[in-house]
Amino acid sequence: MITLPEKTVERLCKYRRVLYNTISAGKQHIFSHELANLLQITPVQVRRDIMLIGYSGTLRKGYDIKDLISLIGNILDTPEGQKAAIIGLGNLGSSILTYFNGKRAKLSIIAAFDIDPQKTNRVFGGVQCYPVDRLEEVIKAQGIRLAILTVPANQSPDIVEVLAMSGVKGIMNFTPKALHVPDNIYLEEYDMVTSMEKVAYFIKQN
Amino acid sequence: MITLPEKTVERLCKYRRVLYNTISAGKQHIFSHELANLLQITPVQVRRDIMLIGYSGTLRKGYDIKDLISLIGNILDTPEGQKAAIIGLGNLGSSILTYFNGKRAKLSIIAAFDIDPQKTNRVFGGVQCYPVDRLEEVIKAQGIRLAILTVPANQSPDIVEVLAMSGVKGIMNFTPKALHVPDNIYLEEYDMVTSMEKVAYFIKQN
DNA sequence: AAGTGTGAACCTCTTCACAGCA
DNA sequence: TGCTGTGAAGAGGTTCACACTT
Repeated sequence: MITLPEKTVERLCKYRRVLYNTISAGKQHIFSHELANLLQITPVQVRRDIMLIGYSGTLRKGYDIKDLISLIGNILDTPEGQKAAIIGLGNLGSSILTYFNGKRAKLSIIAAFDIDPQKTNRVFGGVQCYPVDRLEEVIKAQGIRLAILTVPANQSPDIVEVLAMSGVKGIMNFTPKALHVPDNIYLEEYDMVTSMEKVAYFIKQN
Repeated sequence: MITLPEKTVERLCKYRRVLYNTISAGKQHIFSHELANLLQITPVQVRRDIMLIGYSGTLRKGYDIKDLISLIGNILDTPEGQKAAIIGLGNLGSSILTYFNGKRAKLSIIAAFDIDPQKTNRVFGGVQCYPVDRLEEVIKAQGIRLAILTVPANQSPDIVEVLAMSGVKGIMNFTPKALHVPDNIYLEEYDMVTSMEKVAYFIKQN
């Protein structure tokens, strides 16, 4: 499978989410304009995305929801599921942990790390918390490929280095500091302070 | 001032953040390539952004950091500061509240809302928590223009309607559900589950 | 008539390439 | 020589417009 555009991948996640709701409401087929309405986007966009993943609908009925869900699953998931770790179990870290886990069948946080000895060697939200100096060992042993960074900003560069050595392939950075990662690591910056400031800017003038 | 591209606004927030660090480290001028390094972007991008805000550097010294900070401040901030409210004080909501407040001088969360009577009429992280049915009243009285939505997904549509009536101009949506907002409201979707799935997709192969 | 599938135009953002300056 | 400022090209994403199908 050729790699899909980033924006299309994001929308596929969202399609799947609303398709689950739709199917449990008893519908079996859906038109592009219905799906578009649910996500507040245009029908053309929906059709283009579906074209990109090589699926075809039927004219009278639209798209078969079950087929679409399982096709999107093939694209987004791996059969065994993917494993993530969260590094930094402060306020934000632990609420992300509980918020996220259980939301996706094939993607879950299976390990947590912190420096605080009060937190390590305990279980939070069903997940074992290890001391940070065991990062490499645990990540390698468990085959973790995705790391969620919620440590204080000044600690992130060192940790990134260890993550890279440990075989992590993707990092979600909640730290308000631009990370320098090797080319072979996919980085997603998730900086809510910047996002808030952006919103604030765009609502400045009445 | 003509409205700036979205991506440029995001970077301006980040420029300002690192410029504060740079100036407290004793530097007074900075070259585009230095600023670019700090943010892991290209020098051309930095120069283009600075061009867009109508500032000019000098050839031998680069940009005057103080000037740049105050110019960015003029662009991003309002003199009085902007006020935000957070709606939903669950795990995620309260950690966002404490994480965010104090990070920016001209932008702060000054009110919180929840349905749970255990939480209302108390103070969290220095912020008063009101019952949701006082949304409109409080938002109007305090002149709040930005709302952060961290309620369970099924409650969001109703709340958006009230927010719109109350004069809110921008919404940050942490809810995993596409919101339908009127045209005059700026919406920022902040969906970490989708972002995680996206990262997971891009690290699938190899 | 009311859908889907898609080439082409369009828009936004980034990068190239280079003129100009101290 | 080593920087800034910027027109123009390029890349990525969205929308238009319309052919096609039942």
